[in-house]
Amino acid sequence: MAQKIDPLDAGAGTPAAAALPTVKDVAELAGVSPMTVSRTLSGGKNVRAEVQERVQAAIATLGYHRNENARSMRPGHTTGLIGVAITNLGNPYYGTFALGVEEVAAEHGRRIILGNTGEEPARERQIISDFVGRQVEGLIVVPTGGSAEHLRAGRLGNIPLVLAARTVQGLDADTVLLDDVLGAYEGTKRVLATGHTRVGFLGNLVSVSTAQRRYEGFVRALAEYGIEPDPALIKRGQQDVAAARLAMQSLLDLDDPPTAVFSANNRNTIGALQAIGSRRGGATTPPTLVGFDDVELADLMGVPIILVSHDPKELGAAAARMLFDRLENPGDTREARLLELPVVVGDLAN
Amino acid sequence: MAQKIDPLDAGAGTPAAAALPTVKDVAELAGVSPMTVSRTLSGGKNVRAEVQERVQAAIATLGYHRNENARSMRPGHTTGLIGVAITNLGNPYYGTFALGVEEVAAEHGRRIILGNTGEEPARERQIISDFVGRQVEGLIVVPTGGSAEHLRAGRLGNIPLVLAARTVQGLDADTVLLDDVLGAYEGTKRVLATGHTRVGFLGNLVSVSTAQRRYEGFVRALAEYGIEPDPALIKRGQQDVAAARLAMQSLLDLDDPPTAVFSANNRNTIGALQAIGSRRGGATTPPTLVGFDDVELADLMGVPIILVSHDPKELGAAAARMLFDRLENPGDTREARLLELPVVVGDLAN
DNA sequence: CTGTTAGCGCTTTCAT
DNA sequence: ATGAAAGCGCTAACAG
Repeated sequence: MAQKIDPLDAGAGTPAAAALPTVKDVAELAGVSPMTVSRTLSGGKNVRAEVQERVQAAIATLGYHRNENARSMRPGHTTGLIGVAITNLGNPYYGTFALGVEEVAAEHGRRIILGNTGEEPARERQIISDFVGRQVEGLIVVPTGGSAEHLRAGRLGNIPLVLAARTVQGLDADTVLLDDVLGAYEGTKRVLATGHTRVGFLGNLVSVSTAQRRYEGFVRALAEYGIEPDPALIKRGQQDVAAARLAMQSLLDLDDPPTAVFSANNRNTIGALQAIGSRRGGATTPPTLVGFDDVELADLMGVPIILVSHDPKELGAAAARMLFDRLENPGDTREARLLELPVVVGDLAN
Repeated sequence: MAQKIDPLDAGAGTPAAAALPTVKDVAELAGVSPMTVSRTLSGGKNVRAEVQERVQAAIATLGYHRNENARSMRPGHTTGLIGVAITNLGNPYYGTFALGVEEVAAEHGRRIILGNTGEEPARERQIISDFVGRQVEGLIVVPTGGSAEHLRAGRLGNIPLVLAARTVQGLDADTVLLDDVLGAYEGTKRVLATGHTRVGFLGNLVSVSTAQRRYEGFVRALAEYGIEPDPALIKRGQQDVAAARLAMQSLLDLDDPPTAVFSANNRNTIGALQAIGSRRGGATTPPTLVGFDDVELADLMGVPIILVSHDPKELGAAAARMLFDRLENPGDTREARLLELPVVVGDLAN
């Protein structure tokens, strides 16, 4: 029962299952005091070898694991948990990102706890709050782009926070981004240089900072060639592959379709490729694509494409490193840092 | 310092950072007792509205979050955590799998804690042990295929366990699998029915149960057509895309290459597609592929391909449901269950 | 309506 | 080398 308010608020507080054995149980079985068990567990200093064996035997028979939660409650101890909130675990991009965080965290003896926000600010709030309640040592968040209130240092109990991939309006926090503007700019210029003048744009949610930044780079490149962005060729707000595909289809259906299209992330690139692929065999040549993010197999599809790529795992690792840098320099009061990782503009394939 | 033995064993037990505010701090600031704060936090029953406001104000100014770890220590409470151990977060397959688990877990008010085993049994052992120490309520594991000792119910303190995607030799646990044998069998038969007689095989680590099962289905289909598996066409043990690509290349380089190739998972399918793509334009027609697992864009590559597909998210969700079924029926002593999810053999594309 | 007491599992400190 | 006491943050159960 409890409060039926919010399933995610439930978290702790649900009916118990089976009582796990405790130090006390082990101690009893081994015929010693809990302290001796504890000492054995933490290296065995000041415990007779013979006694240690008895304790180990008891541990084995009971299947005892020491309760890290209780342990981390003692003064001077921490949970060893890093909270990671990402927007879409189903996107291989973020899976790989999380992997980068996980690997660096493991190097530092920490575990990650993962929450999927699904691009919903409300879920993000709950998840972050839950993480703090679970005493995470640090937070790595790919923000949904909603409000920033719940991410303020004060609200977080001063737990170190690193934003990854995206910024949040009006929030002064450590951040790792890609060089979105430059990547979009360079990629777009690549096609403009080969003579294209009608270049379309496929983008994700405008409220997301990457969408802004990549659009900015796109427009900047056009401007350099004296081209005004044509509203008819600009499709923004596609969050998933299906929407991207439809958007691309509508571009292809224009009387005067673009000869090149910039897509601002991997979801849009895949949708675009699907749209193109579904009308393969038509008389018209497909537009040249410029896609931000890497896409497995995209270069083998026979569609002319330039990828602006980077390794999301590296992004995750960089965010984690920035976090541990804070964690390992507690008293420091350096101001928030911003790191922009370079991207690579690939060659034209096909 | 502590035991330098294993970085992952560190987990809890590291030097503290900043002292988070506690109920006591809030109580003091609000001029009430900790109990009043606690009551306010859990719905406010039996607390004057006016007092509640004072408490809420104190909570806000201090940035207080209640300590869920301490909370879950009280008798009758649990952590609301489900431990999920997967083999490769970088593979979109497992990212999506984790998403399926996460969604069902969220529905049940639980959070997931994620560990990446990287196919290493040793890491799997550490991760599972850590999970148990953190008092997870349940475990969902994609086993690496190593030994099963550490997964025995006794060792786990009787925490419910569900194996997903793969089985473990000699371990009697709840398991959710795909219908690997039938899928591989049906897929292979599809190409045999169109006249192919030289069918290659690309597989992952033989120690992994899916590799066995899919190979079994493959061989069974061949047998039905009176064909002996030809060792020269069988390449097993490729764990990643790069290795799969090389294996496929060596098949293509044969004097008498296979006219069709079955690939046992998405890593192998992608590697195969890369190998084929890299020699696009050659005189020879590419072999027909039959690939187990879905692969984004694979059907648009112009290579004849049949996919044996399924939704990994559904696999994750099914595993989670099986777990919660156990959690919600504590006393039950039903024996271990095995669920085999159906797969869909797609049509030939291209 | 509000406060006090006690104890969840663990380990630091102080005996012995 | 071992144990007893105390307290980390929280909240049932019991006063009042």
